[in-house]
Amino acid sequence: MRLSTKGHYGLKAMFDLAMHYGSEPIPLKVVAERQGISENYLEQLMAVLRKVGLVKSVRGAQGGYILAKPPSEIKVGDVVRALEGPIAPLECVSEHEPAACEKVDYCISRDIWARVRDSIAEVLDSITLEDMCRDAQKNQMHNSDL
Amino acid sequence: MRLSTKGHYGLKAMFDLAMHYGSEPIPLKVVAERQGISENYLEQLMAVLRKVGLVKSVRGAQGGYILAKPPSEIKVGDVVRALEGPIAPLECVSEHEPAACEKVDYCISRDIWARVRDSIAEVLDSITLEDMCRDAQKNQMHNSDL
DNA sequence: TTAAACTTGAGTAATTTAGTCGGATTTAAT
DNA sequence: ATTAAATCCGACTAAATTACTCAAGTTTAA
Repeated sequence: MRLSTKGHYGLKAMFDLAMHYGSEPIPLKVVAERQGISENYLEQLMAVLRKVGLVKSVRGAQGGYILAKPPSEIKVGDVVRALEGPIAPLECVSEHEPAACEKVDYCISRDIWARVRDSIAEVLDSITLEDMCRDAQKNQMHNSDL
Repeated sequence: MRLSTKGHYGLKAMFDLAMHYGSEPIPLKVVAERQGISENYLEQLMAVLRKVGLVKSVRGAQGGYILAKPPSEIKVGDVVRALEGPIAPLECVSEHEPAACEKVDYCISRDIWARVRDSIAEVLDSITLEDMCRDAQKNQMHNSDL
């Protein structure tokens, strides 16, 4: 039941962009340094986020990344799903096209994992990047943004 | 955010034992066949469950496994934790001795993963093997027990 | 005595993870 | 026009994890 670094780093990067929403595009290099993530690796994650339409990129000098939508319209669940795939403790209870179980009719444990899936999704979909920014300000984070 | 087959198979096996609680010990071979799990692999999982005190083994011919406690006293969370380790979407929010984050003071995303962890734990700890058996009976599972 | 069972430890192919690296392309600034 | 700052793209890889298999040993009911 572990999140990979994709979702972990990806959310950090999105939060970083959210904290600077409205200003110039932020170069990957800056985000990576600020969040302590390998620049090369983050590159891959941003490519996914761009293709999914969560961020926009500006190429060339003075370029960088910006959120494609205001922070209030981006849920944590959107970011996690983009990078980790559909929420699914098991294949057979995947949010997206659940794979058929061997037991077609009924499976006890499936119900349990479906409940786990839903409870995860409920948390992730109830928090937006704006919420994160608000909480960050409330906790008056001094040193840069993490 | 995927469960490995350890937790998946382990829970199936424990449910199988719960469905036969009170009678003779059930040989691994029977559980494995009934649940469609590799016998050799399940062997390893049962060893863990035994060391943790969730099942008892009876060696020798006519031996097998039985639950160490009544189904009402075994939570799904107990089984999952035994086989998958402490619930922890990320190391830094592990139920058991969370690893120190790089940012000692505060980390926004940590709060989120802690909430995810708690919501998973709440589901898994609210269901006992007895609950599973009751649901199984309610759904009148005809073909063996799965 | 035998066969059914658990016990233990080693080994392993396939997959996933968490990256690295090199080079191409775009564009603001000089 | 040149340069430097960026994104973009695809290939590559070491290490860890997963999901097993297998062999040999021990225990015990029949």
